[in-house]
Amino acid sequence: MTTLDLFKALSDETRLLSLQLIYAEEELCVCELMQALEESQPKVSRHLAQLRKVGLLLDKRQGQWVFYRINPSLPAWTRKVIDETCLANGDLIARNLIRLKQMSDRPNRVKFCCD
Amino acid sequence: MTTLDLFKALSDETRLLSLQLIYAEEELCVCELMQALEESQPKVSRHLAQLRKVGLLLDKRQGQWVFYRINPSLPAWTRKVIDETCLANGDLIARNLIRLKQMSDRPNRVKFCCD
DNA sequence: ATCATATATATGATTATCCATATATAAATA
DNA sequence: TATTTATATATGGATAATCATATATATGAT
Repeated sequence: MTTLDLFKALSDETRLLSLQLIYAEEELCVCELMQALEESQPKVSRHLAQLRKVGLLLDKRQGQWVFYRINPSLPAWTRKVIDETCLANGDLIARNLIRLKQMSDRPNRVKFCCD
Repeated sequence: MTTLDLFKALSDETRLLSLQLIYAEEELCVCELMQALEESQPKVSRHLAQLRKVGLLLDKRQGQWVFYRINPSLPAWTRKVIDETCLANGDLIARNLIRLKQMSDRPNRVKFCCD
């Protein structure tokens, strides 16, 4: 991932908020982000695919759901940029987190030791 | 400057390199950046105007030249993002700095105490 | 177990929108 | 006048949104 790739990935509101929400919640699936962001399924799916393609996110399928999380192997400076951005901008996702908490039928996470 | 504005500003190669070069050199004018980047005058001017408009850069006219520098009043987290980006990506502007050093007729800086 | 249906996600294909660039010109300063 | 910088307009290219559809998984009935 080039430096330019990183900032291009962060320069779209849907992608920026998705990353912040995933940062706050550890991992989220498409349908949870749809609710939190009030955006269509293809829109969310496409932007997540971009974040994954550039290397910011990893995905894993669990049953019918695909969960996205932040790639733990990012360069240190990249991780710092993400940390500072998310820590300083919690207010941006406050409403989205409320909608997420209100969501019924959130999928259950199956926890493995090393996933 | 919103968070989105920041990342949009950084998501163009000309703007990203300009910011890094200004970071490395404290301040630069349009004609110096033209040389360093090997880009046309309107292109450089336009991108600098965007960085100024969004609040990342300040400008000051000194005689016929307009010098751009990083806004010293940025929010702490924004400044950190810029610091980390520039410190971790020095290699991206190595060639540009060489071209800048080779430039003849670089304008003389007039130093004031508090500008 | 098989079949049909529902849910979750991804992806072509199309359209719309945004952004960067080039050219020309204007403005400001020396 | 020469130099430096800014801006207006037009155009091409990139990016995003949307619709329809495909794929994968889960669930329930037979």
